Amino acid sequence: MSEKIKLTKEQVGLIEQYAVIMEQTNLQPAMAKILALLNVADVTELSFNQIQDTLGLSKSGTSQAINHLLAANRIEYKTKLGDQKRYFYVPIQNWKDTAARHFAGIETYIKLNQKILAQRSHKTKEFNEALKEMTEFLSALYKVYSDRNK
Amino acid sequence: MSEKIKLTKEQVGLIEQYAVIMEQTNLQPAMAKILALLNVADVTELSFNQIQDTLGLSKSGTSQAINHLLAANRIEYKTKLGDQKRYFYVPIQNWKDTAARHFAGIETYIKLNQKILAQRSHKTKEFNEALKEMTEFLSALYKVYSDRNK
DNA sequence: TACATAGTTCAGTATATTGTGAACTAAAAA
DNA sequence: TTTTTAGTTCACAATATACTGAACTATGTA
Repeated sequence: MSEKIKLTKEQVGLIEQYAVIMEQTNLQPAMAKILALLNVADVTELSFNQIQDTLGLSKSGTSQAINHLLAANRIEYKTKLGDQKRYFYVPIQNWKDTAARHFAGIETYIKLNQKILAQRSHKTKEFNEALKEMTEFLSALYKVYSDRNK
Repeated sequence: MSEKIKLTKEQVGLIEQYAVIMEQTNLQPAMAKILALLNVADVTELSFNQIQDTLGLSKSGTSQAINHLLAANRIEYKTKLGDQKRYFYVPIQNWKDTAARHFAGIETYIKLNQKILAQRSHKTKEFNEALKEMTEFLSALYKVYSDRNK
């Protein structure tokens, strides 16, 4: 018996839009749809079967996508006593850790640009100034993040 | 005759690091190396042959990578009178346009999350609050960008 | 023990990516 | 006109990706 969960038309629309945005960040379609579902559905913890049936994916496709998402720390699961299923959810409460990883990448990029600037010939003035401005803008963004978390 | 350009050891190291960062943003290796070279080299405008020889790429690989970068607006080229070559460069002076496109994507994501929040059941209080906090953080970043550009 | 549940793993298919070398082409130079 | 320059295009190879269905497995239930 299908365990497809009920969704309003609005929710279906939001899931589709969310999935497209996720695909644009280089996530594969099945993973994108699972993340979208877990972000939009009112039931925030869904079983393997609920995910599979609601999204119309194959069993193995669901398994592989879930394992990729688990490996990438995009989802987690919990179990319930007296129930052998796993319930998958988006650990949205950890969004600050996710942000921290993003900003660590940005910091690396900022520092590399600073090293590049430090050794560039002063003959390419316009290039250097634009690179410096851009790096300073990134630093300003970084500051917004680090100020909020100090 | 090879038109390989001269690079210091430090520059070679910076190019390699830059290329790795670019590959992590889902750019293919050849494209990543070309962008890295054009960001680090003191000569900011390089010909097809200088790029190919300096990076040790095949002719067709160079052609395809350059055309991808041109199509993605990551590089541009200029010509010089009395010289049939094209000279490729990173239009770093346009970094604000690039930032604008990034933030347009972030804005779309923020608005979608606001729509999701607006229709979520109030029963998932913790989820909703975390999603709201995250969306507000993204809005704060967005504000840094839009304040600088108003 | 037998059966159901909750998945995992594997082989295969289809398609996309990332490159290579060789042949081709258009414009300019000799 | 012939040759050189500055690339482009194509056929091919190697590898990666994104799934499917079918068989398998581990744990719990009857």
